[in-house]
Amino acid sequence: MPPVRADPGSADGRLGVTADAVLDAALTLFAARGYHGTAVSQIAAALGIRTPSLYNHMRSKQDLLETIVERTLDEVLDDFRTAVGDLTDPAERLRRATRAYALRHATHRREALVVNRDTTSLPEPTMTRMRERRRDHERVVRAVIADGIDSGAFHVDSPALASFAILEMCVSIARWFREDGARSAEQVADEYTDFALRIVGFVPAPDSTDRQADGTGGPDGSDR
Amino acid sequence: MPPVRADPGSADGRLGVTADAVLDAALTLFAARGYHGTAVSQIAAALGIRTPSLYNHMRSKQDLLETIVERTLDEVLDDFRTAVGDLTDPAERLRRATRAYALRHATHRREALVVNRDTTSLPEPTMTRMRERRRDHERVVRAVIADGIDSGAFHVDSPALASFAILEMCVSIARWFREDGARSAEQVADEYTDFALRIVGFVPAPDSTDRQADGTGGPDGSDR
DNA sequence: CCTACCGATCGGTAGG
DNA sequence: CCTACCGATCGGTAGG
Repeated sequence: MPPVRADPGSADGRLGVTADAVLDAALTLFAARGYHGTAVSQIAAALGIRTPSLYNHMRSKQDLLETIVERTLDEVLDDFRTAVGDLTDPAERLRRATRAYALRHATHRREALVVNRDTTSLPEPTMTRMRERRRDHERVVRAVIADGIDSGAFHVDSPALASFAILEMCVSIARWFREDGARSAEQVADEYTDFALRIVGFVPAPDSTDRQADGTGGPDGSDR
Repeated sequence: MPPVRADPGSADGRLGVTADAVLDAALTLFAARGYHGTAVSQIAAALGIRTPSLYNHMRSKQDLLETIVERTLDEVLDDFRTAVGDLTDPAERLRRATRAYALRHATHRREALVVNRDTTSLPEPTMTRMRERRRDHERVVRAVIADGIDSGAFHVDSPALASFAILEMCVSIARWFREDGARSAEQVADEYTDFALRIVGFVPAPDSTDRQADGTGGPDGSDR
């Protein structure tokens, strides 16, 4: 009886390839060479099997991409909700949201590269859904920034441009971060969080009175 | 019989395809679908000719990519040198460098998308050269930031992280900017320049007689 | 600029 | 998990 679902415990003790292993190999190759630049035969070779055997663990090459993208975007939104929780202070919300996003892009580089490069290769129902999710994420961040402006904590012209800049700056971490580099993922995330607060012109409230911005770009090293 | 060679300015009539036209069509398609996602036949179709005719104007598909990437990176370095000129003030140098880079990514979106997505598809002599050029650009920006820190104008922990953040933030403009959007390329470039100065913790010297006054890092929208 | 055509490789299926 | 094999398409060439 052929195992339809991934069952790691094969009868003869020889560990077969699982659906997750296929997904992981595809993720590595898609990230390195792009979706269209990766042949199904390369995924099979990475797993030490022949191409047709791959189809015992996946539906199609396209389905691999869809699964990777959807799974990743779900996790990003989960990250955001977990990070900001029920906090109300805009600065703290932005801090947590940025930190989680930056951290994710340092620790899930492959996923980030695939999502940001190969979305144009997605079939149509998925592509629209994916765009909506990215837009949702951008909007909640933008709303946090707008809240901060309203409360007088942030001083920036355009919440939209600020949210674009902050989010894309974090995304780009996936392009250069190395696990064996000079800085840990946490250190990078912390620094990028500072950058985010500077971009929105965060000035910690000294006390209750809303102080007028002095117009010189407020943040210096003191808010680190 | 269509003219083999024609004035590029008279674009209305049916003209013979030129090498530049092939490059431009390839640029559009590579940007939209990626290098491996674009078939040579699609480039030909975009120009209204058959695939084999394309080879009167190009050497190979790969050569198109190489030409696009090398040309673009040359222009980026030219941009930088032209923008900063012989200025010495770190803030002014960073301002000009950021503005030029941001502006380029708003006005040359296709080139930016191709360079940032399809570099892994470059053949080896070109790929290394291209990486070196990008690294050179990053280093000069990093040096500007380090200078600003030394002179006391900038206050930021890591010049390297700050330069990554600033450059990649500008690169990402190519992903969302629309010519018919709410802001002009110049407006976006100006805002991103402000973001860059905030990221490095720029505080204008109080006794400076620079023509810039304090509007540079100003978070208020009074001058916009 | 075209028609005719090439070998190679693509993603995927048949059938064990 | 395999061998055998499919039609489609790929980038590119021959030869006008």
